[in-house]
Amino acid sequence: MLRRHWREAGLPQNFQIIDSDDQLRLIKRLLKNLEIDDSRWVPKEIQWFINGQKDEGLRPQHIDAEGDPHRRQLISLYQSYEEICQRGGLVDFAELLLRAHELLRDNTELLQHYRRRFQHLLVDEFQDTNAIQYAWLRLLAGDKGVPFVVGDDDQSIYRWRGARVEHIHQFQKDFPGTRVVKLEQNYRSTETILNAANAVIANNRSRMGKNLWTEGAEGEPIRVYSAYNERDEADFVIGRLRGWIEQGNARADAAILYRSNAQSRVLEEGLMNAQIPYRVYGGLRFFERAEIKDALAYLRLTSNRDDDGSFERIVNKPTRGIGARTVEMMRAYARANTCSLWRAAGAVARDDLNGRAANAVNSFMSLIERMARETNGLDLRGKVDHVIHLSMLIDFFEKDKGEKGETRVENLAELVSAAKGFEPDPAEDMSPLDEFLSHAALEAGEGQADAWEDCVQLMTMHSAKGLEFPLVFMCGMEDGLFPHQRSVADPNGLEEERRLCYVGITRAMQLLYITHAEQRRLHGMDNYSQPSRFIAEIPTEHIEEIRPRVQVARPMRPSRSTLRKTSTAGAENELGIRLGQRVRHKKFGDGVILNYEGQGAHARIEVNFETAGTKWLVLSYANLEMVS
DNA sequence: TACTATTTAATTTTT
DNA sequence: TTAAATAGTA
Repeated sequence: MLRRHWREAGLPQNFQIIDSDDQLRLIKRLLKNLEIDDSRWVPKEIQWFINGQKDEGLRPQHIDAEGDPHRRQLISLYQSYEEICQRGGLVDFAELLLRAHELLRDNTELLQHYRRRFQHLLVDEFQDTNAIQYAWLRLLAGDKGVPFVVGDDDQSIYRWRGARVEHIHQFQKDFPGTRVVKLEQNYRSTETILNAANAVIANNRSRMGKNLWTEGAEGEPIRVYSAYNERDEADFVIGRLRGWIEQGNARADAAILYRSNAQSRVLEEGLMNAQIPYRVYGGLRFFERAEIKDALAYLRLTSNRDDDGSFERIVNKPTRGIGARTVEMMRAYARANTCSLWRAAGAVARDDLNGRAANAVNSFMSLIERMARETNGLDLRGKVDHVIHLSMLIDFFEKDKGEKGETRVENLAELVSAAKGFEPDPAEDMSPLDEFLSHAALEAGEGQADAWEDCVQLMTMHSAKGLEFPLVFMCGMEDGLFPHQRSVADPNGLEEERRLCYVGITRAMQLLYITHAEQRRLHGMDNYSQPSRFIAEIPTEHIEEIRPRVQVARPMRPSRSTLRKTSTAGAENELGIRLGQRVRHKKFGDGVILNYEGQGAHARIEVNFETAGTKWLVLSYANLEMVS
């Protein structure tokens, strides 16, 4: 829409869409320009703030600082960020929605046009709409239109991204005469799985309420496995997967779900060893890869010399003798003369730099000019190919030792073939190159070739929403990991985690395994945690606990007392502290020792309390009682 | 300036 | 653990 109505939207015709990585860089650059300390004003937080405000449909002038100086600064940064984007013709993802909303809101004719054009509106996953999307819907529907929305309040897992379940209630007020149809009969999962899901979600207070049922079979119980550590967990999962495959089932019908992406590594290693093909969802998309963005930055510069983001990205990649010092001079010049870095580079090389540096800058500039000249007249594929070669990026990445460099080079080759396959839309009034570049930020660019090979599916529970699998493993079901430590303190956060758990459980059609590990290495540190509280929320009649195999170098899953003694969790140290040791604090209750540091009177220990969360305590004051 | 050593900090994600 | 940012050195 913005491409079509760029004029009305107040954008330059060739505006560029930036992804969140570009956005973060831009914010960092902004902070540097304004000489703001980025340790006090964390770029990520600013990004979070800006996107959050945009998701609410708010421009800087709409936001009240509420007399809070910190907030005032954030608003002012938002304002500056906006100015830079507007000047550079840059549009971030949140801006796409906000801009399009304003476009409709402020152009009666356009709005009428689209209202006539779309008489029926269907919204899926309605619980995930944010304020701006909802405003969009209302605008487009007008007084007469009655949209049809489908959603499940129990599957609202994107509150942190601005989604508001409340829209489900709001909808009924805004569109009088709404008919609500509850869909409670389920055709996907066994009765056991549904009962478990119902029981877990019933612990949430804020919900519309529904109870899933099925005419189908009761199915098998949910299997819960207590692993010794994450390795053991992976081994277990892989063992069961093997059985599943040997029974003639498709690998693609099995999914391994986890809370956070970092958990995939151990599982991947295991699958690799077992030679079971798998596919990991999420992670970097093709056009988000550094090498691809580098190549695109070269292309962008040939198309638009004033693209500062691209300029900074590649001015010294591969290294060509233009270091931080020189770039800093360019930035200063650009700031003083409100011009682009490209213009600044020319001026600085002429006036301020010594021979060597000036040389380097000049040869960089003539390289870009040469690229533009020599690719003039080539087709898109030819352009991309030629620019990649002239840029020397391939040689640069080939020096990266190991597999990493290889994949990068392969990806660059892949970019050329993507350009070859790219079909420009004749309706778009721009050059094929510009069109290709502007698509890049939006395109997922899957490596679709082997996407349909029969693989086991690995993904986070978030990305599993909307999918279903006959066999599902939910891994890492431990308090602190799932529910995540950062959510447990806040009841709303905990409820969202629970909804996520509900989503996970209901992905399973026939078989569901839940695994947790007593010991897990996270960020290079050993952690000890209790099974997720969500497991305890599943009625025991639906659960079958699986005992560890006897051969494993551990006794049968022991009772709480023997468990800690047999665990190899670090020998006792000089303080009489053992990682994994259970302790009792008179205020915080029971917990487990995670870590310690220091000596004698200064020694501190980190304890994960069951109810009070993780805390650092000074050992000599804490008065901890050891619990065996 | 380029390379190497050290420090820091790490949910969830779709455009 | 690991990737990235930063500080230190040749």
